[in-house]
Amino acid sequence: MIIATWNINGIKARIEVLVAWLKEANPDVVCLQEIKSVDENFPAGPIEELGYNVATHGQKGFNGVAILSKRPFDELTPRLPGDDGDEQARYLEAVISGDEGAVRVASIYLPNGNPVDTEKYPYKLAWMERLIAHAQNHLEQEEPLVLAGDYNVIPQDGDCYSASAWADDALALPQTRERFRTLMGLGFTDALRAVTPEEGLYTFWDYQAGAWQRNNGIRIDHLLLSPQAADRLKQCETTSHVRGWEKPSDHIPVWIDLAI
DNA sequence: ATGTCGATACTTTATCGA
Repeated sequence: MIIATWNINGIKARIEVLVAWLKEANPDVVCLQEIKSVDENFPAGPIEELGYNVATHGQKGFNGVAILSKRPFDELTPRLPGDDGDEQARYLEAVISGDEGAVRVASIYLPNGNPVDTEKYPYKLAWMERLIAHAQNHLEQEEPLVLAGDYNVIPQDGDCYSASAWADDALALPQTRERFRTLMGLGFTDALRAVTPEEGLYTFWDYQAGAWQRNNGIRIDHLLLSPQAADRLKQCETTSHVRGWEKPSDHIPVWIDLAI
């Protein structure tokens, strides 16, 4: 089962690129972030024509996540527990059955957190605490679990083109990395790091300052695997060529192949 | 590098978020 994650930066602006990539890669499950659309305006038609079920958890203008799946959804749960007053659409969870068992998949759009001297950074850190608590509860079930999405976290200096350029950014600050390490320490495997130690494998290049042409990228889109999912991992790849397409997202798809 | 996008609104050019 091919499971991908992709921050598409606006579904209405990206539907043609998304359809092109679905035809090329033929993934079974796709976790989308930053759909920037309410549910009723999500252009599901062209995706459904390719054989996908579509589940969305959107909001007006910003944020918003979705999951596409060729198999039906056994369960669908929007919202990250832990703060009933949080109105930002950043989390959608599904259970999907394959030929050899079921997998729980979450589409995660973790807060960016910049500028760090505003309320945005404590919101990010609190959101990460909620994710840690929720993930810990799921791990106790000892089931295949994939937490996929835009984490807005650069885990290590080797995951960005210039550590000094990102040192004071919400994506790389020590408090951010400390919470990411806490999450990983619960027992997760970073899928890409399970297949390669290679540095410079990026998932995001800014639109500004010729970042793509200069390969000034960062790795912030991750698929974290529970032990039961990691046991079934066959492959993980980034798809950097998609960043060179016409009218691209600033992020690229990252996918795993699980024996499920 | 004030460098670029996408969505929104008392819109046609600004703002915000990333």
